[in-house]
Amino acid sequence: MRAAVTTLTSMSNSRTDVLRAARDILREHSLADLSMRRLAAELGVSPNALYWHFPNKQTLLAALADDILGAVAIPPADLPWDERLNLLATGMRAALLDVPDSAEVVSSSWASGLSTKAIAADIAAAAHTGGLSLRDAEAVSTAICQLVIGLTIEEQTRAQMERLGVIGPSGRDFGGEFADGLEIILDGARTRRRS
Amino acid sequence: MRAAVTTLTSMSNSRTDVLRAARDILREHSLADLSMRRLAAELGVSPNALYWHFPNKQTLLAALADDILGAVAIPPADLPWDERLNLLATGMRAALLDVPDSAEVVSSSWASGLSTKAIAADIAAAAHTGGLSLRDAEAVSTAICQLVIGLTIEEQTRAQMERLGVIGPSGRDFGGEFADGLEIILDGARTRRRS
DNA sequence: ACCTGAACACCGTTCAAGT
DNA sequence: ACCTGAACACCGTTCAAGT
Repeated sequence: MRAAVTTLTSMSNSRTDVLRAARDILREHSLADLSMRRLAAELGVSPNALYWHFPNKQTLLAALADDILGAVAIPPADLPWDERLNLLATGMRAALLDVPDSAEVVSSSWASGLSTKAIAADIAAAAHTGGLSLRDAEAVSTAICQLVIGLTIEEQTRAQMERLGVIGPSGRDFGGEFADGLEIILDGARTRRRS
Repeated sequence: MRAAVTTLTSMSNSRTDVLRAARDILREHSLADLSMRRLAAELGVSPNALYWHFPNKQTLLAALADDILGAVAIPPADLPWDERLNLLATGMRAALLDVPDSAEVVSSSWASGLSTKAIAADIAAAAHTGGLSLRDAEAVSTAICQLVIGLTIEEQTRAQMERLGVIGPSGRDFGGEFADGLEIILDGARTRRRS
């Protein structure tokens, strides 16, 4: 009977429904369109209803950010440590590219301190088990995460502007820029390996 | 006579006046307070007057971002190349820390494509003259700039929240995190040197 | 547990017009 | 060259109240 209840379309919304609707707005529109008012409209409720689920917009966006980055798989532990770092970084970028404007959302969520930053901890852990000191591992994680987030913000903003026809193609190869920047950092990381 | 005219206090505003006022709002308040309406009020004009100087807010912020990063000095060419990179990165971070919330402004300005990104070119040039290929030099520049911008966004956002008393000290050592991350990247850069 | 009505104090931007 | 008046179409958030 519980199943029957949850299949009704006009049920009340849960936290998960709100986050799914928020992601849909990013997918079909943009961050500029992700307002509390519009999100509420999409869910068929009034704007203030959202404040039952989240204390404010910032907290909602942080939950969304963690949600999106939760899709990144932890690479098998039997792979070489630097390959695990590569997979984590590439997976992080792919998860962000999967949802338009999500890099911007992640950036402000990490800044606000409302995000768990789980992926940063995962990357640091991979570097540490690879033989780096905890401190070096965290430095590598920081450099990787900021590279991924920063470059993806640029890429997604350009993509959004091109989609709106407000500007032409940039001619930049973001995939190449990412791969090159990452390799520099991984070279630096290998330099610190002690085992 | 020209001097006499420009010393009058109730003169019309120039582009430079607008940018100075914008920076003052960041200094004395925050990015959240930097609205076109409030900026206009600070200058004693009506909001729409600003649109004579700048086509939109985005363009105004990009000019402000380039302005703020224009304060970074180019290190003497006779210094070792990796020391020049260190000085540029440290100078970039210092210029951002000098104006609250400016890292966020720089991030969106770089993303919008309305910024010159002059500092990124300077850093790439320093790496290239240090013996890196153009491609490696640009990768190093990208990694450094994203580290500086990303970490400073986190630092300035925390600072703003602490200033508003909305949250306590984070206990993070941003200066240390920056130095550690930068050293990883510089180690990676030294790996690519060919001369 | 989840939502509404009504309101407060804001936004960026445009247009025609003024000096 | 620089600015105003008036308007359009929005924001996030709060409060008391409803079922």
